[in-house]
Amino acid sequence: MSKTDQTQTQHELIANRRDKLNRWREAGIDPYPHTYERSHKSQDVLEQYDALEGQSVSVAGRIVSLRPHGKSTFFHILDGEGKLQCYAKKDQLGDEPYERLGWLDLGDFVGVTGEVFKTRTGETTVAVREYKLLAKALRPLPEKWHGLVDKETRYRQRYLDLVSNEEVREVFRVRARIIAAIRNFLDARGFLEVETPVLQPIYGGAAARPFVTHHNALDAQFYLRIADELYLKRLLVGGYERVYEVCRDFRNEGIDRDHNPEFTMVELYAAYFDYRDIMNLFRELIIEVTTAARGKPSFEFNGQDVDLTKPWREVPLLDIIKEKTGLDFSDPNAEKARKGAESIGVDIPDDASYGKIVDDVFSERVQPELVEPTFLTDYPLEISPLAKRHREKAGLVERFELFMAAREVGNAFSELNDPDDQRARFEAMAEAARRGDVEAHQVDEDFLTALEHGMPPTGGLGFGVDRLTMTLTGLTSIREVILFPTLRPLGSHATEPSAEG
RNA sequence: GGGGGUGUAGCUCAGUGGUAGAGCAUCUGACUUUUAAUCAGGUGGUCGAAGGUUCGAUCCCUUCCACCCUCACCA
Repeated sequence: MSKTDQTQTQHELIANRRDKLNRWREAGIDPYPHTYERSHKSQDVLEQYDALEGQSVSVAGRIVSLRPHGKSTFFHILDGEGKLQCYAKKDQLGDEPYERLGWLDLGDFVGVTGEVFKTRTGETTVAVREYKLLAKALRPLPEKWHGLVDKETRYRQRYLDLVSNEEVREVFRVRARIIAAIRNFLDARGFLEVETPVLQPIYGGAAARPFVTHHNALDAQFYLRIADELYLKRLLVGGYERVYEVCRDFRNEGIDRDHNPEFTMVELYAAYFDYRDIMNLFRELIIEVTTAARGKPSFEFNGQDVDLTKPWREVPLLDIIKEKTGLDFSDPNAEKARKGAESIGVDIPDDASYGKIVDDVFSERVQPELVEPTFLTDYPLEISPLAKRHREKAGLVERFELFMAAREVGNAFSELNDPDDQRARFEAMAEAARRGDVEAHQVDEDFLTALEHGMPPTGGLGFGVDRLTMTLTGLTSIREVILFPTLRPLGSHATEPSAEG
């Protein structure tokens, strides 16, 4: 918020705090000292009360409640792990230091040294012998009781959300545990974590519209990656047998509760694996990650407990559609498919292809019922340009998608390593692009050259960390699992005219 | 992009075609075991922005901005 946005009230609140800041300075005390040595964190004091009772501790944190009672004062500090109450008495602290307590505000950081005891009501508390202002806060924090609920402020000023809402702090701890567990799982199985370019001269590995940017010194156009797939496969050509990347991808598409323009995927590739080996690996990974995030291999979905230790179903895509709707889509005929879809009341756009019709019926009638983890297999070749042909079934590829909690949580295949077939697939996509498909792959000659040098048979997998976090935390908006979700910029930059192209 | 909703004090929210309220925060005073501390008193608002209707608009109308929900597209 700029200063011109401040109302009079806000000015006054800030002016009050600046007055207090000046009082500290006039007393010769630096309101922003460099360090503070603490002996314990709040959680240590609470958990080790029996050992610490009567002992002196030094703790530090932000003042989140402040209750002066004349010659004594209670306050809580919030540190990285939790809250701890402190109790200051004038006779114990001395007249001047006690008077300076009045120069503190909610939001200030303080360090406190004193003995641990319990109050009459049983709350573990530090009896303040000395304290030190560690950083003055010039702006007021959100209210203590209702906290901060305005979503726009929560996302734009996430730090305020984190200060006032403990459950939000916990969400991002869970997210961190999920990512750490993924790394532990893969590292333990010999996967090498790598980093590949975000700036790519040709984008690929997914069907999406990219962000376009420009490098001045090279005077060249680059795209922010939409996937890292084609780079990871180059590493398989180079001889690494197992690689993965925790990969921030960027897709220039709509924003809603399931989509943020930048999001985090994990992609992994394993030489001499096929999609069935990946299936087994992924099941183990999900169980291990879920256990790390939640303490047990299960999660809640709409009040229902989803137990991941039960057997996971595997079923071909068309079979489960038939099972849930009674419709047989085995004949790849758009007209027939349309009649079927309309017979069960699924609206189909006029220009929909066979594949699109199947997908619409699936999304509307099948996906919402896939609560227990389910591997869907046997995807059509046309929509899988990077997957290897099915070893038995014509027109299909060796691919699966994992669904659970009515959400797609992963996509994997036996990777296409025949360079001639890959070229043909790219050319088919290029043809689609010429017909107007803005998301179709570009022909990536450099990648084809890599494949022509030989890539071992490989299984690959990609899954979205944000959506996995949503599933495991039960949150329904992707913005709740991304610390700083993409929002429209405020102010003059928002209305700057942009060159259309 | 279509449809619906929201926007009032720092925060959480009421409210009305006649010039705006509460709780918390803030300020003043009282208070040495409180914890949504309590008690007494006070300050604080371009009612998202700009137009229009009206004697008069925070309220009705139009446009715009931001966010949320939903549909379409995608992971």
